[in-house]
Amino acid sequence: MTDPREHILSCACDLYLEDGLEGFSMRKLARAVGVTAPALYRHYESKERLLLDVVGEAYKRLGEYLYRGLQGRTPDERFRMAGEEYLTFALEHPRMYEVLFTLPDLVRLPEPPEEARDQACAIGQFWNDRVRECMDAAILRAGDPDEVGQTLWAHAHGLISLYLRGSFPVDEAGFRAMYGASTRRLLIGLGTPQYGQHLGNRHGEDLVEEASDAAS
Amino acid sequence: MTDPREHILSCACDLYLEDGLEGFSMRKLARAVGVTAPALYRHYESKERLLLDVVGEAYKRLGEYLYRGLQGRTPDERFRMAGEEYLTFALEHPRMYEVLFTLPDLVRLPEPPEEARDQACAIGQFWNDRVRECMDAAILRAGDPDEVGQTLWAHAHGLISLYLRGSFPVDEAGFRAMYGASTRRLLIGLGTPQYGQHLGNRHGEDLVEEASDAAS
DNA sequence: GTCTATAATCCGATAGAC
DNA sequence: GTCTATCGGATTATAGAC
Repeated sequence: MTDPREHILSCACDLYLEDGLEGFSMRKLARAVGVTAPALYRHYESKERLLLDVVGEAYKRLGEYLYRGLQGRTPDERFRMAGEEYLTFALEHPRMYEVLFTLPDLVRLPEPPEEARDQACAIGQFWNDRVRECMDAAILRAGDPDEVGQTLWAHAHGLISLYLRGSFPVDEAGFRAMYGASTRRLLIGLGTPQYGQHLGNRHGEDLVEEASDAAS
Repeated sequence: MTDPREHILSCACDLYLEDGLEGFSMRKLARAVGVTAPALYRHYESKERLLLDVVGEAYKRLGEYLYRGLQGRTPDERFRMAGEEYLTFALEHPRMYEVLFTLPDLVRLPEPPEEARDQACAIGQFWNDRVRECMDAAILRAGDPDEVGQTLWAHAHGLISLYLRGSFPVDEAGFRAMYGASTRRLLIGLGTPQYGQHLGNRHGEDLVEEASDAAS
């Protein structure tokens, strides 16, 4: 509480997550903080700058989830856990997830800060790391880890953002199943046959059998 | 020009595509149209309703691009052309593409109109049709066309939306190549071996060879 | 110097005259 | 159908209290 900026930012996150972007105003935030609106501008030069810090907080939270995935003890486990943690973050904090990818575009500053872009790149690097070690472990087929990681990330992000916008008529449990099934479908082509076998031992027997049939 | 609504909507699209959401105001729109602000409310009950019509126009434009893909003469050709037209629309009208998926969430009406959702479902149906006929033609592996279509759509949408947000450090030509390569990577698992061969004759020899090796 | 309240500006939307 | 006048609310710059 020594830093008023932190207090303001914390209240701003709460307000944003509760009321969304159109319900977010400096006056309302000031009421929540306990001061008058103009006082906020002593600590934050503009509403945009404040919202970008909200985005930064969301990135930190996502990072915590992803980092949990690193507790897995094998490349395979870390890979799967990371994918699940990414999904879990999106489902537990849907508004934060939207913030990460929509807010930076709506808030246009005179000189666009590279923070958001850098933080997005960090996610790319995280996936790159997961993919690279799975390639080294012959779980994923050899290739450019960046490219394969981008394919995986795009697939996950596309599914999640479409679901969060209501483009799929399923509930949360249904979407978790859909996410897993779609990911396994993608991994038929990206993974090595050994990994496909491993998947088959878990959930996707039918898919792997199809893959083996088609490949014979 | 007989219908003033059309004129207003046309100006609204131009204004939105030029200034974005935060630069869009009824007063500015009125200036562009050549009337005063209150006059607009004779034709559009609210700014939200007007913006939703802007979204509708963007969906129509996307539909025109997709429909062009139906000129292909084989399921395979229609499938590939549809994917390319989808990408071309996003690259030629990036702001419209963003509008389709971000604006409906920002504009919350008392009773959410099902137009946007229906139009999003129409895209899903379009992919479903493309996938189904490719399955019938043994180009894609047998399966649920809805699920496979969702995987393909999510992958394309994820790649495009991440690119439009600057998450990939590539220019437009680089992204087109990336989009194609990533799609081929996905199709290794979704397509039948025959289709992989066909792809190999076009661009992706290395990938298809890898797939054949891994499948042996 | 640091924080705060006042006031100017702009927006969406409405009411009533022409 | 359109304009003038206006309300309520929001952001932001300016000037004043501690």
